[in-house]
Formats: sequence, C-alpha cells, structure tokens
Amino acid sequence: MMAKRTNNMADVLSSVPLFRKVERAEVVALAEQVRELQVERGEILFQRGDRPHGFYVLLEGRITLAFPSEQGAERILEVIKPGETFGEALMFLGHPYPVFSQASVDSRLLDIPEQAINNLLDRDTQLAKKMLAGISIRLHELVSNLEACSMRSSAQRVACMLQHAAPTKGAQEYDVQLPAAKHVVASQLNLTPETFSRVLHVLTESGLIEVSGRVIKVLNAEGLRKLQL
Amino acid sequence: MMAKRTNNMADVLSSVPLFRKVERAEVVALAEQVRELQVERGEILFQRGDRPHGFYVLLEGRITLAFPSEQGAERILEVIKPGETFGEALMFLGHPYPVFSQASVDSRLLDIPEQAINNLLDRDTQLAKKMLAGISIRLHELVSNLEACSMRSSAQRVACMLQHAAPTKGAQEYDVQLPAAKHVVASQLNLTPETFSRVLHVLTESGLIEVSGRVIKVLNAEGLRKLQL
DNA sequence: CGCTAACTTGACAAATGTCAAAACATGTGG
DNA sequence: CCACATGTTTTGACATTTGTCAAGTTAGCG
Repeated sequence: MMAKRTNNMADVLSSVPLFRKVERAEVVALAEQVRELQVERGEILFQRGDRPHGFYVLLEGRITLAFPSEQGAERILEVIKPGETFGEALMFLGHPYPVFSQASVDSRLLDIPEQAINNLLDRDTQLAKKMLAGISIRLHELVSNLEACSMRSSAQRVACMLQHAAPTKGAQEYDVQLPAAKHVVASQLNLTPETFSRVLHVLTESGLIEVSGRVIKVLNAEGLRKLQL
Repeated sequence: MMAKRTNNMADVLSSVPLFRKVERAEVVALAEQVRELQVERGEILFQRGDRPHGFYVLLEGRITLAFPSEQGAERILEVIKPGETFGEALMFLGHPYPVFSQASVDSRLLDIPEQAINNLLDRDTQLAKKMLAGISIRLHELVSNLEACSMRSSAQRVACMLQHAAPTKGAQEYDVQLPAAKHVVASQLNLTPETFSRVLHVLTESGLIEVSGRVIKVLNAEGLRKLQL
C-alpha cells in the first residue's frame, strides 16, 4: 500500500518539469519525503516572516505571492501556475519569507523538504543546473518588474504588459484575455485599480485598444510600442 | 612562463569566495580559461542588450549595474564590490543584459566563460550549491528592493537604508558613511537627488539624524523604525 | 429580478519630479 | 594661502503623476 503511494508520488514528481530528467531511483527516494498539500481558495500557505523548511511545487490551482500591508492594500508580486516551483531561493538562504502566499483557487501542491533536495543536488548535477536556471528566470523577472516600477509611467507599464501578452511577436492586432480580475492585474503592475481603469480609458481614447470586460483588443501594437520610448 | 601565469591566476581564483572550496586541480583548469580585464573609471563593461558569454568576478574597484534612460537619468540597481560576482543569472538564461555595467573607479575583474563554469558545475556539487546561494541572495535583494519601491514612501526608503547601515542591530546611535555620492545613493533608492536631499532635511528637522557631508549621524534609530509602520 | 462584487468616474489631495538658481565643496595653479 | 574653476548639493517655485475617497455604474449570478 505504501509502495503504491510512493509510486504514485514518484509519477507525479516526474511530471514536474524540474524533476523530469531525474533518475527513477532518485525520484522514488524523493517521493518518500515529499508531502502533498491541499489548500482551499483564500487559504494562506505561509505568512510573511515564516521560516522556510523547503520549497513548493504547484500541481493544480493558483497561488499568489504578495507583500502584505496594514490596510489590506497588498501588492501582488507573482502568480504561480501549475508546474512551477516557489520558495527555493528563501530555502537556500534560510531567511524568513518576505511575502505571504495565498491560494486564489483551491490548489494542490507538493512540499519538498530542504534535506531531500539538498541530498539530491549532491547526486544530480543536471538538477542543480535546472534549479539555477529556474531561479535565474525568477531573478530576471524581478529585474524587469523593478525596471517597470522605476523607469516607467503607469501607461507605459500597461502598454508593456499588453505587448508581452501578444500571441506572436510583431502582431499588430490581437486579443488579450486578462488572467485575473482587473484589481489583481493592477496590483501586479503596481497600480491602483482606479489608475489602471483610467489608463485603459486613455488608451481606448487614443484608439490603441478596445476594452470589453476582461478582454482587451489591441488595435495598434506599434502605437503601444511608441509609448515606451 | 605560461604555467606561472596559470598558477597566479589559480591563486587569485581561490581567493574569491565562490571558488574557495574548489579543488586545486579544478581551479588550475579553470585558470586556463579565464581572462583578466582592466577597465578604467567610466568605462562601460557591457551595454544593455549585449549577449552574455559568461559571468564576472570583481577583484578590485567598483562596478555599477544600472538601467539606462534616454535623458541620462539612469537608475542604479546595484553596486558590485570586490569579491562579488555578477551576470551569472543572465548567462544561465542566455538572455541579453537588461542593465548596463560601468566602472565607477578603475577596476580589475575576471571574465569566466560559460563553458568553463558549466563543466565545473558537473564536477563540483558544492560549487553548484554556492552559486544557487549566491543567486538566491541576489533574488532576495531584488525582492526587498521591489518591496521598497512599491510599498514605501521616500522617507521610509531612506529610513530603511539607514537602518540597514547600522553597525549592530538595535544600536540607537551611530554614524553612517554614505558609500558614494548622494545622487548615486538617491538613484539606488529610486529617488531624485532633490527628493533625497529634502528627505534628509525633514529627518534632520525631526531630530532623528544629523547630516554633515557624506556622514549621517543617526540619533534615534527607534524613531526611524517607527516611520516604517 | 435583485444582490453582491467588480469596475468606473469625478473631485480632490498628496507625493514626487522638474527646472533653475543659489550655496557649498573641492582641487588646482599661481 | 588665495582665487578660480568645477562639480556636488541644497533650495524654491511649480508641474505632473498617482493615490484617495466617495459615489455611481455595470455585470454577473443565484
């Protein structure tokens, strides 16, 4: 029975990009040590200030990482999607989490203890490289985020986001489906919902986009790009 | 003669924290592949948009990483000090640099080619872990930076910086020597020099600090902390 | 329908940036 | 040691951007 669970878990682990190339024997050993978690919509996985004991892999659902604030005006830093991992960096450092994490829908995830991954890193250099790559991506995203915050106006940040959402690079017209409620998108762009709404209004006035609910039709990608100047 | 150079270089490499525990034979092999660079004050090491071929270790001097901007209003992201490495993350990703790097004083550094480090990572798992830790620190700093930008006012950012500069945690009175010209510090805090100056003025008025040139005397650390709320 | 939550709009306030000028340092050559 | 030239910092007046609060409006959903 236990072997069954372990085998299932090993299969699940192998389906995660990070562990795809790890040898079966290692995955099985790892499977013994991971814990599967279920969290409901709205539930907090960890609070800012908690100490990490490992890192997480999201299997299903959606987890937001955000900075808390007294008056509930949180700033959403990142939305984790299935297959992605989070919390590795803090685990390696042993620092308390600077953000809190909350499930925005019912979610299922794996909790990988530090010990387990540390052992595995000693035996699988490919895994180490993958983790290096994974953290590097995060780092790069943060740099972009910081650049957006410090070098760009609200309209430029929105334009930038719309360009990243283009289906093909260079497309002039396309539809963007916002991945979440407008106030969530606004928070990721470090804007208030009001400002976000006003920016969309202005871009509409200029004939660059059309908004209907959560779908934004980009009419003139070139025009958006020019805003960036 | 060549062996001499290699040996010297190996010694230099071993003195860098990242390579301290790497075996002598490996360090010697690495030494063959690294290049030492000299850059003069003001010289640009790489531009935003350049493709990375490896990463850098700063031996001597000071390198700033900054976002460029048309009107020269660059935003300094980070100042690299001797012993530190930079550019690893972008190397692993193969993405063009999002920042440019400039020597703020005459500097000496090592250029480690991607190949070399990749090979070494396959053989030294301790090195991999160290690099993971190094990139994690960077990531954590960026998160803090982003939090400061998006959750804190100018005065709070300055107060936060002054607290980090405390010699011992909890000290109530201490001197802070600014590490660079005020406009550089301002840029790191994502402030204009004018705003920075005004903030220092306000903090002085409130009796929290005293400013004389590049030395700031903190009179009441507790008061600074309360600003943060 | 009617309720709730999401979104928009308007009037206003606060924070920060811009530009220009003055004050202050700092180093150099006489 | 002075006087000048250069670069840095401060100050003031003002513009701009963005946030805040309150009141609508709209849109889903039971």
